[in-house]
Amino acid sequence: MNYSRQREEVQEQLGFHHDHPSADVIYSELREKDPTISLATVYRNLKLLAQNGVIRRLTFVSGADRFEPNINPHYHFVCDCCGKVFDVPMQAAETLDEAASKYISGKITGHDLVFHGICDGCNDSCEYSA
Amino acid sequence: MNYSRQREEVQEQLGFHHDHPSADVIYSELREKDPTISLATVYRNLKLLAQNGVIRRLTFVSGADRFEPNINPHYHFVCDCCGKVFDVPMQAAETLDEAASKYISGKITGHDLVFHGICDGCNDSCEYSA
DNA sequence: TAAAAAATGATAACAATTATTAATTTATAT
DNA sequence: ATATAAATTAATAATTGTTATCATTTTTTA
Repeated sequence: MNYSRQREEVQEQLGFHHDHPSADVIYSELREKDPTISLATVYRNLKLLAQNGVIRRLTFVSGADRFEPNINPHYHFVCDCCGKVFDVPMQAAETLDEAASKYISGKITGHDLVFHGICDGCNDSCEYSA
Repeated sequence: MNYSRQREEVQEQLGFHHDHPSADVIYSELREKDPTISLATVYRNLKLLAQNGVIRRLTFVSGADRFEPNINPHYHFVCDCCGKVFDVPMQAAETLDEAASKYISGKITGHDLVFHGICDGCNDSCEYSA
């Protein structure tokens, strides 16, 4: 990764935020300071920075949304290699909402817990890197 | 919500799955049984069924992916009204990965914990229903 | 300072999802 | 049972979010 002024701008602009903006928000804001920056450049650098662990992308799995028939509260395991999603039938940790409420100014209705890792099917033969 | 054969098919087809498919997977599978069903119908009914709590949509927030500058492990609070995302600076629950490992056949590398609810800004004036 | 590698801006292409609309199906009230 | 109203459908256009392409410019290397 070579230096680029635009990448630095993207990282700096994201750093101003405490509200987890989307790519187009960063783009709109940057256009005011740098009227020639391209939307593709913003997407490209957000992706690069996230892949290099400099920033973080928040998403459930990349690509399309998933659906499940089981509406009983339960947790999930996502394979970061193949993208498969598995149910985790462990006991829900009721105390988490209570513990979180100390840090949140708002009404908590519940939580989602997603474990990440590599599933048995993928094992160590993984080439994916979303 | 009136009865419809197609909606029943969508719900039944999702019920066969234990791997949390996307809309187009359900569509492809249904086309074999019902060659005239439309992709829009599948999307429409998955959305309706999820809104009515019959099935569940798995996503972080609807719409575009979000980004954050803070790469230190921490949790999040999502307002289901306005979609805003807040950091939750509570202590990470290390024991969760250990507890989950009993139920997962694969290598766990970590977890994401997302609290849901209504933020103070939205309070009870919420009209959103993704 | 010239050559090689990487990044950019502009835009086309692609992917995921929703909106539109005329026709059909389902429910309701005779 | 039957006419009417309401809901749903298939087909497809439109929208949104994101990535790919490519000629040009910038950064690094020699």
